[in-house]
Parts: sequence; C-alpha cells; structure tokens
Amino acid sequence: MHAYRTHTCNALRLADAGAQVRLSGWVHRKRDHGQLMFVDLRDHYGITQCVLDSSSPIFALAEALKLESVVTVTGKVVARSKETVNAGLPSGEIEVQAAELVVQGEAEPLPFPVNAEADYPEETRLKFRFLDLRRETVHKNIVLRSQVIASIRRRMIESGFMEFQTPILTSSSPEGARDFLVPSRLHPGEFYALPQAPQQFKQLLMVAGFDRYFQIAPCFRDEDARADRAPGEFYQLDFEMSYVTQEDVFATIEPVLHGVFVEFAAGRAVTPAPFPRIPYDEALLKYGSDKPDLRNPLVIVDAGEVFAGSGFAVFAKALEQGKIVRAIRAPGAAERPRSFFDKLNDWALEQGAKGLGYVTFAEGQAKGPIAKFLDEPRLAKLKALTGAGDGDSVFFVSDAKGPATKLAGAARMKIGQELGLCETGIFKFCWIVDFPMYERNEDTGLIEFSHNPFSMPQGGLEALEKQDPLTIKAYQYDIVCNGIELSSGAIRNHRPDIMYKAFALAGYPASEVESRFGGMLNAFKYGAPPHGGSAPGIDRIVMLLADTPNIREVIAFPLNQQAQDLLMQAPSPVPAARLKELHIDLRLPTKERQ
RNA sequence: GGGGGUGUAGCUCAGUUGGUUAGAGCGCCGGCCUGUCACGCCGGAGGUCACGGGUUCGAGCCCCGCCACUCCCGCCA
Repeated sequence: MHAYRTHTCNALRLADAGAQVRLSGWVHRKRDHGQLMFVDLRDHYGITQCVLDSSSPIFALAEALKLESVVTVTGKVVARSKETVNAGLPSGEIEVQAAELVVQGEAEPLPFPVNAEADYPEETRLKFRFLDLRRETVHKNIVLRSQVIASIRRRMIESGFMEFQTPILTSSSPEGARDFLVPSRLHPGEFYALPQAPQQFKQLLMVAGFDRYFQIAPCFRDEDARADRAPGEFYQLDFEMSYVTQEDVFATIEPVLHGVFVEFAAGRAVTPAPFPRIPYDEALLKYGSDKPDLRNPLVIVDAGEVFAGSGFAVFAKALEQGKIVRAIRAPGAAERPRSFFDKLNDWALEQGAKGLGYVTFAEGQAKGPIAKFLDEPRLAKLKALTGAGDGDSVFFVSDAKGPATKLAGAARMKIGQELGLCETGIFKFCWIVDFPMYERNEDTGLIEFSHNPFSMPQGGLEALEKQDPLTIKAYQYDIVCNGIELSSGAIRNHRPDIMYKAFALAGYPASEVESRFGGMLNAFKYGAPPHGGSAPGIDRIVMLLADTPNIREVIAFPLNQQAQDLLMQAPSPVPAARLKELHIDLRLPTKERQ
C-alpha cells in the first residue's frame, strides 16, 4: 500500500510530482473525451485537474459524475507536458492521475451553474444560497468579510480596546427606528426588544469604569430595505471611549479604518489620515448631501444673487418665495451636443424638478436658453462664483430652502458621472462634523432633536440657556466614504442637568425624561465620565472593499427585500399552542396574504 | 404606503406592426470523441409565455386587474 497524503485542491505544485495524494472536493467541471476525461476538482482553496482514461476501472463511475457532487480522488501527482500547462491555474503545472474515486455526496441537477459567474435572479440565489455561496465571487466576499472583521478586532485590541457582549433581549428603545419585539412568556403582555444598537449599554460600561469598549455588534431595526441597507439585522463596529474629545475619537479610529482599508485596498488608494473634516452646513451647500461622495470634484454654489431680480422669472420668483437657486460648474461641457443637455433635463424632470437650466460659456459668449435673461454684471458674478470660464457650462437647480438640497446633490452626482469626472479606484473618506442639535419640524413647527438626543451640545448648558436652539451644534459626527455613511457617532451628554435642559427645549418635561430614559439618567447621577464613540457599519465597509453596490453580496445568509429568509422560511406561522403560551391572540388584517 | 423596472424552457435571454408549429446559448438525457481546461461534434426531451379577465377571426405582443421579485421615495436618532 502507498502512503497517501491528503491535500487541498490548491496545494500541489510541480515539486510534488510523483507523490501519492488524496484530494476531496466538488466536481467543478468535467471534460469527457470518450476515452479520456478531465475532472476539475474544487474545494475552498482552489482547483486541481484530475485525469483518467478508459483503461481505468473507475472510468464508468467518473463518467456518471454529476457536477457539484462531492468526491474523494486518490492518485499520483504528475507534471503536465509543456503544451498542456494551464497558466491560469495555480496548480496548472501538475495534474492528478486518478486511481481511486469515492462519491461522498451526490448532487442533483443544479438550479443554476456554480462554475459560472453570470448574474442569476436573487430570489433563486437566496433560495439555494448554499450553492450560491460556492460560486467564486460570493465565496470570496464572505472570506473577505471574515478577514476584515479579524483585522478590525486585532487593530481595536492593539489600540487598547476590550470586546464586550451586551444583551440581545433588552428593552424597547424610546427613540429611533421601529423595534423588533419578542413576547415574554413569564410576563404576559410584556415584550423584549432586540437592540437597535448597544447604545445605552456601551454608555453604561463607561459609567462602570471600562474606558475603551468595542463590539462587533448585531443591530436590529424593523425598517424597509435598500440595496445598501439590509432589512432586519446588520453589524456595527460599536465602540466607546471615556475622557475623550471629538478629536480624540477621530485620532483613535482613523488609524483603524485607514489601516483596514489599506490592508484590503488591493491596489486602490485610500485617503490618508487625518481625514478631512467638513461641517454639516458646508457639506449641504457644497455637495447637497450630508454624505458627500468626494470622488466627484464638482461643487455646488449658491447662485441666489445672480438671479434675484433678474429677467429670468422662474428663478427670480422662486427666490422671492424664499426658495434657493444653486449652481454647478460643469467643466468642459460647452462642447457637448444639445442632446447632452436635453438628457440631463429629462433626468431632472424624472427627479421631480421643473428642469435643469444651464448657461454655456464659449468663445467669450454666454449661450443657452437662460443666458439672454442675464446681463453682463450678472454673468460676471456667475463666473466669479462658480469659477466657470470659456468651455464650461453651469447648471442651475431651484429647490425648497432648508436641508432639502437633495436635488442639487443629485444633479451634482449626475453631471459628474455624465462628464466622467468621478475618480475611480480610490476610497475617499471624510468626517462630517457640527451636526445641528435641533431642527424645526416643518409640519408641526415644533423644535425637535435633529439627530441623537444623547449628544453633547456644543457650548454645553450655557448654549442651551442662551442660544437660539436652531443655531446650537452638537458634538456629533458621521464618517463617510465614497458617498456612503459608514457610521454616526457623538460625544455623549453625560451630565443630568444638561440632559434635562436639552430635552426641555425639545418639549420633554423632566418627568417624561425620567420615565423614558431613567436607567441611563440614573447611572449618570453616580459619577459619569465624559465619553464618546461611534459605530461604523461592518457590512458597508465590506461592501466598499468588495466593490459591490448590493449589501446582500457580503452577507452569507441575507434576508430578501421583503425581510424574508427564503432558505429557512422565515418569518413563518407558529403553532397555536406556542401562541397560547405567550398569551398572544392573532388579529390578522382582513386582506389575505399568500 | 407611493413610484419605476422586470416576469417567455432548470438558468441567462431573443421574440419584428397582433398572424402558421414560441426560438438561441448553457444545463439535462442519448450517441461519438485520448490532451482538454467555458473541450468539440451529432441527436433528443423540456413551455399554463407569472396569474385572472377583456378586445380581436387571431394575443407572448394591445387593454384592465392582480401577484412576485428588484431599484428608488417615505422610513432608517
């Protein structure tokens, strides 16, 4: 008997020629020449070509093999002749002459090919996710995810953080998204909530004296899905630190994120730390978004003074009504044909705009449908504001005032893409800072928290007492990469007196603050350190590194857009006995489902 | 809750102005093939054109309804 050694399907090289080996894996592809057959054997690590001919006693067995069956092949490693080397395969200089073949697990005909990278309907892929995950790209994405998480853990621990676990069965969060609820058997009529984030627990850990917490934390929110937003559950790198300023938090987490992105950049560039800090108000004006994609070089400027009182009635009137007019310089657009501008205008109409006006500068002249309404001083002002010159066009968007500058932001991205101005192969990071503490609800006219009510207001108690609430900024920040919001974080409000006042401004009496946030508020009354943190989204980090626009490509077993698990059949009805035990009566909507 | 897109063979898709028996590639089944690596060649099976109604001499195609998936808006501190 020979002594066989077991190998993976990516381990054998020319130096192994002559060795007796045993390989196990999936039948990736078969090439049956009648008297000669090649079987590509695939496992997690790679592919090895196995060969056998009709003189072999196992030839008939091999001929009957179905793709994706699992087999164990035993045989001798041989060097391939020069003409038959496959340079595209790491093991391509050798092959295994199969002497024995054991079928470990037979496969039925496949619902879709595993050995091809074509796009298949997501519904089918999710129903057969175990097969989908065998496919090269998705398999690699999940491996990448594991490696990224391992890298993050290592870097966080090296930075002095400790990893903690916080409860999954917890209480309903008083703010934010819709909770997932879990009925309590022992307490009829009462419910646990799954955490939307470990927010309050990590703050309690700071009060408990652990000063650098992190967790690869599952978060649960019962909100609708998007391509970049998984329904139901997602993961965050949740972290919190004591005795820190906003800049301390940035200085700690920047090297971690920068390091992870550089480690997995695979040739792509990464913004060097420190990342640019952009105030929220500036981001909204210049980029029309609080999560700007800085790969796009275009910036938005306010063009109100160009059109106020001008002959172009549409904009002049809009300005009188308190609306805004914004301009975007499109370098080199002057040479574009009329169809280019028409196409952009059609796009703007689709977006719900009245249109996308423009002026083109060429040969010292201003052209385009709006140009004739603007006199020389106004045109000069426009050039000065936007930096436009001969060969450029300037696009105009009118929109409602306030943070609703989405139209200008969308136009900025559309124009940048159409002109091919956006950088590729780079991760462009920035911090968005100085979020407003409060905003006015347009419907009710009341003052509300604009983001996180637990953030520390800039200026502290004094600002809350003396300043117009709408002008107060918070020590609150987002980290953004390539137009994707990776996380939001804040220096927290750890002072009960400031918290009472902050909530009072938003219309919450002290009694309500105590009843709704009593747990954390109480903890802050026994010596709470100043603290702050953030929580970058793991799924989105992996998405960026895997270069996919769809978050489900980096989650092993994702829910579909209707928040269903097509593989495990969740959600699903439960037996009446279980419901009774939980004291639950169903009152289903009259409109029948299914 | 609202808007867009898609739905034709197991999979990816084509299908003209409404006109005979709805096609191709891959996969599957059968046959041939000793150096392929997306092997090749020959043959075959496989269809409730998502579903329900309507218009028409005639519907995959037009109209109405409906379902599913997907993308977006709302929502996601």
